[in-house]
Amino acid sequence: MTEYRYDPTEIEPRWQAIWANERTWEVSNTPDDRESSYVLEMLPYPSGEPHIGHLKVYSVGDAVAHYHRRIGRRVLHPMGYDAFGLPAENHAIKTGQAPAVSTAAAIASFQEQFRRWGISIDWSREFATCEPEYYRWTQWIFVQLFNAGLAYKQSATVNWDPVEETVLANEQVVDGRGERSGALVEARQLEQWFFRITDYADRLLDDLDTITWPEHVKTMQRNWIGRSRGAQVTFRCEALDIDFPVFTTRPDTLFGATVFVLAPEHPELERLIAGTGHEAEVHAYVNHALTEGNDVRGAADKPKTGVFTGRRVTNPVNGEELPVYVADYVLMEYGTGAIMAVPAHDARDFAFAQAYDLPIRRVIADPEDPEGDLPYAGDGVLVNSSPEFDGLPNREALDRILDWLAADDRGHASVNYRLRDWLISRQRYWGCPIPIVNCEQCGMVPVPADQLPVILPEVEDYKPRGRSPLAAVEEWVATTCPTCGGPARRETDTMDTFVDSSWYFLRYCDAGNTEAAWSPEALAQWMPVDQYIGGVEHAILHLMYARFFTKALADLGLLPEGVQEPFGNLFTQGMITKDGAKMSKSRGNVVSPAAIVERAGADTARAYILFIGPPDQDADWSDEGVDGVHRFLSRLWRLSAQAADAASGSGAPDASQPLSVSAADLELVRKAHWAIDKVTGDMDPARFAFNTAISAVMELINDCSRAHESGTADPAALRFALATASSLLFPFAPHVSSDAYDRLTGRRVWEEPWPVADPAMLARDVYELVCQVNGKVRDRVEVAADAPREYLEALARGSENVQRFLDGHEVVKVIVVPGKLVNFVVR
RNA sequence: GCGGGCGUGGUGGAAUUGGUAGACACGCCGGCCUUAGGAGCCGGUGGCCGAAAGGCCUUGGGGGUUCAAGUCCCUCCGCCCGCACCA
Repeated sequence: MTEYRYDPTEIEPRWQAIWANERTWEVSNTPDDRESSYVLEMLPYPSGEPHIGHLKVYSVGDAVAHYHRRIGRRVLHPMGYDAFGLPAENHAIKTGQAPAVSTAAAIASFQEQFRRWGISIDWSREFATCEPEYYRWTQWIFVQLFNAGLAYKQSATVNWDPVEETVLANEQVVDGRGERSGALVEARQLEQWFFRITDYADRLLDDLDTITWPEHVKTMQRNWIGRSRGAQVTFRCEALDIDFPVFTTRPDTLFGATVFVLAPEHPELERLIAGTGHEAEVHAYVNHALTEGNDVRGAADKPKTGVFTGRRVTNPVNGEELPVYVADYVLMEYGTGAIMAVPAHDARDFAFAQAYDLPIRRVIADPEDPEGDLPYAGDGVLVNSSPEFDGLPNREALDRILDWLAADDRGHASVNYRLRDWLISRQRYWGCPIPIVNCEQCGMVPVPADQLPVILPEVEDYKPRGRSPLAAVEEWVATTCPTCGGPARRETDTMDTFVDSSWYFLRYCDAGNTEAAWSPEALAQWMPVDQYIGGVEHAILHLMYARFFTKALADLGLLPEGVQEPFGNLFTQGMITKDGAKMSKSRGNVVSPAAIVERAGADTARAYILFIGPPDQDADWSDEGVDGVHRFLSRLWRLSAQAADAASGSGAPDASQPLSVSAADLELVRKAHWAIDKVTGDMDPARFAFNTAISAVMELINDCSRAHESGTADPAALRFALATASSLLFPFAPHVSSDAYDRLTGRRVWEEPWPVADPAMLARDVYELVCQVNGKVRDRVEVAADAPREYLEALARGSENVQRFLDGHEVVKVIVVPGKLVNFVVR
């Protein structure tokens, strides 16, 4: 018995050594007759050692990569590290250890784990984004964007994270708090670097229809971009000669505007209130509004407050003079920072009008209920507007009013977005330096390509002090202008790490290129990524930034023709929890992949994580479940080893060419073909049902086990079934599958084509016919597959138990579904 | 509030096109083997009634469509995720 003990500690390193020595998973950029396939998991941020989420994402990705290879594709499956970032830098502040040192240690730990897991990676293309050989090209791309006007520096109200001491992009602020630090962000007026992602809002939105992504991810991106179609209409303050454009999605309600409201931050506010006698009151209100945190001010259920400015503006549709208020429910960052308030048809304006006793005028009547409660936000017919428009359906009136306004320049159709430009500068050390120098003579000058990279200098003090630590490195900051040669100073901010990861998938295609970021030929081989896999937490951040980069680079002519999207298919995997909760050190419920691999082996860990449930769903880790999968792999290996040894010396017939005679042997071979069919279907990208694929192999192994125990099974049939099981399991548990397959056949399973089910073996000549009376199952009888309908009905009617339920009743209808069932409907 | 998803045994889950609910696994119970162990093998396991044959009930609650509903429709409840004073 001990002779056949499954020992992953012996098996796994042995096969890993073969793959490493032979560089089995490396792939060249030279095309051959195979279809190419680019399978990519989101690159890891190297910190400490890999956690259970990494084990899951790479187990899924590796299964896909192996399957693609086995069905005859040439597969690119690379690995790299998103190595710039705050955790390493914060670690440096705490311990003094340089980020480069701690990051290198983490990368080494990740590399070792990935090798122990047996992930099929093309290591020849590996890189870390913090290496000058990589960030040289990050800087080069920045310069291309700068030259194209897509990168710009501007003073703006930005999110300042007081804990991390840096500004953040809008995408990195969640519920008013810094995504990483959890600190309430503060609004600050600062000069910062932006990427003009808003130029791409329409394409980012519309091209979602061209990619195969989970619907909820597309929905999140649509919400984030937040396109609203409407109109810009100009209200005028005649007294001061100031125009106030407003954005509205409802120009059909213009005649219902009874108030005009400005955001507290509105730039024209001071001019507006000067000399009105309301200055003190307005100042008090604005000061209060501006000191309130975003989370307090942004609360939707907060009572409406505001204050009258003492001024009026003219409604362009009817010349009415509307009182101008300041209210904090109007946001400066959306639209124009000013609104026309239509209390009758907007819940917020209604609440405001009620609070300050302002007029409310119905201009849309619900045809079902013309005198119904206000506010009414639905469609209807225009009333109380103007003879020209009254009586029209509001959607039609909307277009007519718009044309009428546009005719004499009082307004025009307009589109508004929630999306803001991407703020990419950070006042932190451990990131890619922005390759710009500021020259007194020439202004902002991008560093020429032949002077890149701008190397990140080493520093003594990593602590940010409201500015980048780089600003303290005087000998680095002081430089000469690339254009005029005069004295100049470097930009001291670094880039958001999301910039690094917005193009890494391009670099893998040509990772060794020292002359360019990539060659167009290399990209043409692989892009776009066929299957991208990662966590849904990047639904907006990374996944939208990468799409923006791809489109911008395509517009610059830097990508192959037709590449507009980076990731054709996206799969988002669910989280692994423990005891129903997210794993965390503070909860003490962390399952370490290294420990589980140590204890049970990589194959068990990988197969378990795929068997636990559908990979897109969250799943709870169970040590008992791991044991179950380990037992299954043990049985597969033991049966294979025994079957192989029994065959050695007996001429070893080819296990893939079974010659079986008995009915039981035929059933086993049929089961193997059934498993081929089942697993193949489960591997389809529309399903990714690895859990049921593995359970199908379990069923096959259970049958093999019974055949083995019976002692009468044909050895060739058994070896065929076992070799098939190993072959099918290879994408999920590569080491044990390789070992078992090698013992059974003497061949390397990864070099074998994916098995194909024989239709003749799938077709059954008999099946179990379900006999129902009034939809309830009363019997099951075996019947020939080709039996005609009349025979099926007669057979079912002949069943004793069916008879019991037919007796004394009138059969009013008989449903016969060949291959399935017969149903008698009785009264 | 808006948008999306989910709800099946003691547990994770399966049921791909409306056609046998509970595959596979965990756990539990019983047995075999081994004088030990987180080893191996066999059998049982949704609930209720029954010695058995078999019957009744069962996919969050209620209603509907259908010969037939976990699956489709309506409605209510609960949970999760995203967005949210976005004009």
